[in-house]
Amino acid sequence: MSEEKSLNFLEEIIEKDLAEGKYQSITTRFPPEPNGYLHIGHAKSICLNFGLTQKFGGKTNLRFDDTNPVTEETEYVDSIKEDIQWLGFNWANELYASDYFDTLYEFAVTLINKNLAYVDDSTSEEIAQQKGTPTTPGIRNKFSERTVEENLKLFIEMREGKYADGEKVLRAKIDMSSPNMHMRDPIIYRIKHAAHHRTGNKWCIYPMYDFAHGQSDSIENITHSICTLEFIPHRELYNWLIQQLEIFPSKQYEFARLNMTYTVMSKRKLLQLVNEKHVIAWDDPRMPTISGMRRRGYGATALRDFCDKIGVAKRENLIDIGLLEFCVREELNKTALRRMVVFNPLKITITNFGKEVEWVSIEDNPEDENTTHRKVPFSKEIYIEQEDFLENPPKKFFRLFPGGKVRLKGAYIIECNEVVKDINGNIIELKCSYIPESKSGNDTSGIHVKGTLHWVSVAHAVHAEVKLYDRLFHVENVAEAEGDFKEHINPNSLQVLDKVYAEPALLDTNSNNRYQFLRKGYFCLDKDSSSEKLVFNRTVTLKDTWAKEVKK
RNA sequence: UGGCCUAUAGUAUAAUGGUAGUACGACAGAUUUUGGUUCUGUUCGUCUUGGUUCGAAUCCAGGUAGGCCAACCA
Repeated sequence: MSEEKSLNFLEEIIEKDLAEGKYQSITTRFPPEPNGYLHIGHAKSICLNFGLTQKFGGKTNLRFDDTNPVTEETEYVDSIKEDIQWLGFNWANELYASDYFDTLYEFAVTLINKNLAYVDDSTSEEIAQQKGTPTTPGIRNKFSERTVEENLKLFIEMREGKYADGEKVLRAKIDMSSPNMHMRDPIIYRIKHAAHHRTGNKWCIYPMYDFAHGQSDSIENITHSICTLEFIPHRELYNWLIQQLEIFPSKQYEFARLNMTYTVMSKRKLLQLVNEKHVIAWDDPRMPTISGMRRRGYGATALRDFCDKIGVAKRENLIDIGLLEFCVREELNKTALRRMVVFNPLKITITNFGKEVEWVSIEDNPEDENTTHRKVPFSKEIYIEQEDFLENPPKKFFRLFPGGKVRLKGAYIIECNEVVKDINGNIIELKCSYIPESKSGNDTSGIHVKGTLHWVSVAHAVHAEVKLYDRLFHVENVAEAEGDFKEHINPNSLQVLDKVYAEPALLDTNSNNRYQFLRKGYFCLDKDSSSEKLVFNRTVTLKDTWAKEVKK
């Protein structure tokens, strides 16, 4: 019963902290900047932060890191909240770094009073130049010698709007020769005369990340502040500021961000794909965004399962997107309703079938012991898939060929008697006979066939549109590939079949349902679907060992 | 080339000084009214050189390789 699962390095740290009584309970936070939609990489962080407090007890805050008014919008705030909830997590508190602007301002004043911060009038170029390089120390300019009183006065004037953007900044006074570039008197406040999505025009100075994030963590009593590897150099500054301010000592820990094959995972690049219309929107089913995956039909369970499987460590990684697809299939196999849909029809006339229609009962999901069934109309004229018939079959071909027999799923075994062609020699119809004793469920014919095909009655077929998606990029490691990432976009990532033929049961559909189109893949109803026009997205294909066999 | 981080099958992740294991993939077979699912088996690994130790993936030292850091972004 007790399946012992080993702990990742963060779980070990927490277990130790708790065992030693360092904390009674832990608090984590998920801190997105509301400047874009969440992607699967964020899902990893969400599952980590919320998962940790679920496992060890404690709470997780949702905190928007909204310290840069020019990139942030309420639209993004809303989408982020929706995505986290959809993933199945509930935050303890919904918080905003902008709620702390007054406190942060006081923190800055404290630093000035301790002569640990100064107002600098240099241009950004001058500041960059004076900073030195990793191998040469930086130099301090004359502004660093300003008195506490002068700094206080200037900082107040900055807040009052007396200066234009870029005219002055507030810098922490630390160490211009530190081997860590972030310690070389980092800028902690800058002037931006811009409206903020929450505070409006109340402020014209805004704290930088380094003067907001750790302080917000501290204000919220975050015990374990978990971020990605590229923030490692910030940790020294994070700790320095907390120490000088004498506030709650949150601790920062870093893990490796998620990279996946055949996709990009940076907000900047995803924004570009949207803005330059390579995809239709942030929730385009080809996007690695949570909303895109949701629209494509990926389940929240599958995403959480994926995040669990990939683990957490500090080593750079490139996860095979096939693992995500495995998780998606695993969930859908158990839950998706089976339906029959023919994409490229080939008409079959069953010459010896006398009845107008016979309704056969087929299970909705054979994986479910308590499966329901639906009725499917069987008649004299049906469609099968063109690729399921070959006039000259290769060996090991289990499907239909002249003189061959197959079962029609849930119905009868048929035999192909005649191939009808047009004047150009194209196959346009097959004449078959059915075996009346072979009815599914009470087969007394004694005939065994290797192949079972999906099919749709011509007279009862429902029309629909289907969108087939493929990976957005055709190189495995997009970030490493030569040239601009957009050169590697797969031009055939979307294929639209505007008319496919479906069994009528697909009509009574509700958008929560997930389907497996038999032998075709998993599909879901798209949000653009209407009663006039059904539109389905292919979530993921089925594994296809026959296609692999043919390739050989 | 200053500092920091990392290195285990194809990919990811365990083994916390004592039998290198798991998942995905690949390959082979069984089952199957989906060439799906399920089941079974096979394949493949500790970056390198030294050292400590009865014993090293693990500890130490040197090398090598990859990544990060010089935004008024986060």
